[in-house]
This record gives sequence, C-alpha cells and structure tokens, in this order.
Amino acid sequence: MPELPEVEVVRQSLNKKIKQKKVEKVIVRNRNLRFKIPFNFERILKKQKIIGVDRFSKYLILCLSNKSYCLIHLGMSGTIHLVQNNKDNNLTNTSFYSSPKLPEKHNHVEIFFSKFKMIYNDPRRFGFIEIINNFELLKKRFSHFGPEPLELSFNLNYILSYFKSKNKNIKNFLLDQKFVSGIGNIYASEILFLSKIKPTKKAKSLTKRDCKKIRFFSKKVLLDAIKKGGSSIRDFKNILGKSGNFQKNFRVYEREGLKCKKMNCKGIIKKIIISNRSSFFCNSCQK
DNA sequence: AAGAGGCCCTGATAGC
DNA sequence: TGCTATCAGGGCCTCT
Repeated sequence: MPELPEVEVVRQSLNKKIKQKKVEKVIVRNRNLRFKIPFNFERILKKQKIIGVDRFSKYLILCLSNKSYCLIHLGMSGTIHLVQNNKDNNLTNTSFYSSPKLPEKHNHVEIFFSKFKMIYNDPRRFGFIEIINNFELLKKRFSHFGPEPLELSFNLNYILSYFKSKNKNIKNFLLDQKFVSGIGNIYASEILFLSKIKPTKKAKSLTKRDCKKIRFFSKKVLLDAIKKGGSSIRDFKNILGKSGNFQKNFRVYEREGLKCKKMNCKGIIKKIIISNRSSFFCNSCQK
C-alpha cells in the first residue's frame, strides 16, 4: 500500500483524530511483525497523551507526552483504522472506518482511547513498530536516510554529485532510501515517465537536464498524489475509510500493453523486471 | 564499496 | 473443485 503520499494521507487523518487524546490501554495480539514489537511498547504508550502525528518518509511518528516516539511502518500491506470502543453503541459515527473485508486475525495491535481504538492491521507483517526514547535518537534513526523530494536539500547539486560515477540504474536509485526518501515502486515508474527517462538508464549517464526533471517530477508526483488522497490500488483507504484517487492518474503503472498517454506519442507501455520488481515505461518517449 | 539477489509473509488471481 | 505457481505498494541482510 504505502509510499510517502499514502502515509501522509494516513498521517493527516489520524492526527485529526488522536491528537491530544490519551492512551487508555494497549493490546498486542501478535508481536511478530517484520521485527518484534519491543517488550516495553505497551508500558511506554499507556497513559500517554498523543502530542501529534508526524511523518518522515514512509514512517508514521506518534509523538508522546513522555517525549518518546512510536514509529510505525506499514510495510506492504499495513493499514490503520479506527473503531468505536462500544460496538453496541447504535450511534453511527460515519467518520469511523470499519471495513468488513479486513480479517480481524491480522489486527496485531490495538491502542485504546476513551471513545475509540486505533487498530494496526497487516496481513503480510512486513510492517513494524519501534519505540524511540528521545528526540536525539529520533534524529539519529533517520540520519542515514536521504532527503524527501519535498525538501529543499533534494536539489540539483545533490543529485548530480550523488550520481557521479554511479553505475546503478536510475530506477533503483529512486527506490534507494539512502538517496531519496519516500518513493516506492509505483511512483518511481511515474516519475521516470514524466521525466522521459528509461528506468534502465545508468545514473552516471544522466545529464544535468535529466537530473533537473527528476528533481521536479519527484516532488510534483508526490504532491499531486497527496492532494488526490493517495493511490487506492487493492484497497488502500485513509483511516476514515475514504479511497484515494491518484490511481486514475497513473500514466504507466500497471498499464502494460496499453497506449502511451503522452500527446502524439505512438508508444506502448512495457513492463520489465528490475531487481525483482516490475517497472513500467513507454518504449517510445522514454530515452 | 557498490551493486545484485534473496528473503521475510499472506492473500489474490491465473492456469492447469 | 482444487492444486500449484506467480505476483503484490518495502527494506534488510549477505555475498561477490
């Protein structure tokens, strides 16, 4: 599900609901996510107030009143939804998301607030949860991450110097969180299409003009996707159960064999595998 | 040291 | 119907 835009959409809706709310109770039903949920997770969260929900890259950051942080990564299939505590309560509050399609067996964590609970559901368990004890450690946690495309430090000089003499293809670089944070497999293909660059092109062979386009479209694609509420492939929804709309804007992703959407281009969208992950591109207008 | 590849896990879908 | 194979939005680890 989640690349930076989807995580940001979740962050925004979650923040509105749990900011300033106090954690009453925490239940962990399955500690075995990608990494084990830390043994002190329940104790750290209990009785704390949520100061706010932040995000870096694809990580949600719950800021707690005891100055510690709860990091949540949704992996490939993680979702967060809110459910009213008292199921017998007939007051239907439509702003709460509850999907009958989500099997409860994958509800690994429940964080209770006074009137509702926040549920972490993740069938594939590629996601994980971490506790960070203070702000210094939080900074350290992300210190080896590259900038997000939305940051000023993701600029032309940075990209040019990073790509110098790098023999790796550009598609892999967009997925490399040490170079740039927050881009995943869908948006990497979309960014390269708009930049008119073939995914297999070696980074060192990219021109200044190419790098400018990569900078520009990385930011644009992510911001556009956030604006549209993220991309709802499979059944991504924000925590209020609202689907995103950006998937309607996909120009290449999952469009194998279809006509290129660029005006006057006669190209066909191709699918190739790069480092075990599918990449989509136009065989005519991406060079 | 950079870069390629394997692997963690479940579920949906396709093909036989 | 029911088996098996393939594929899925991520990221860490190991090997060369």
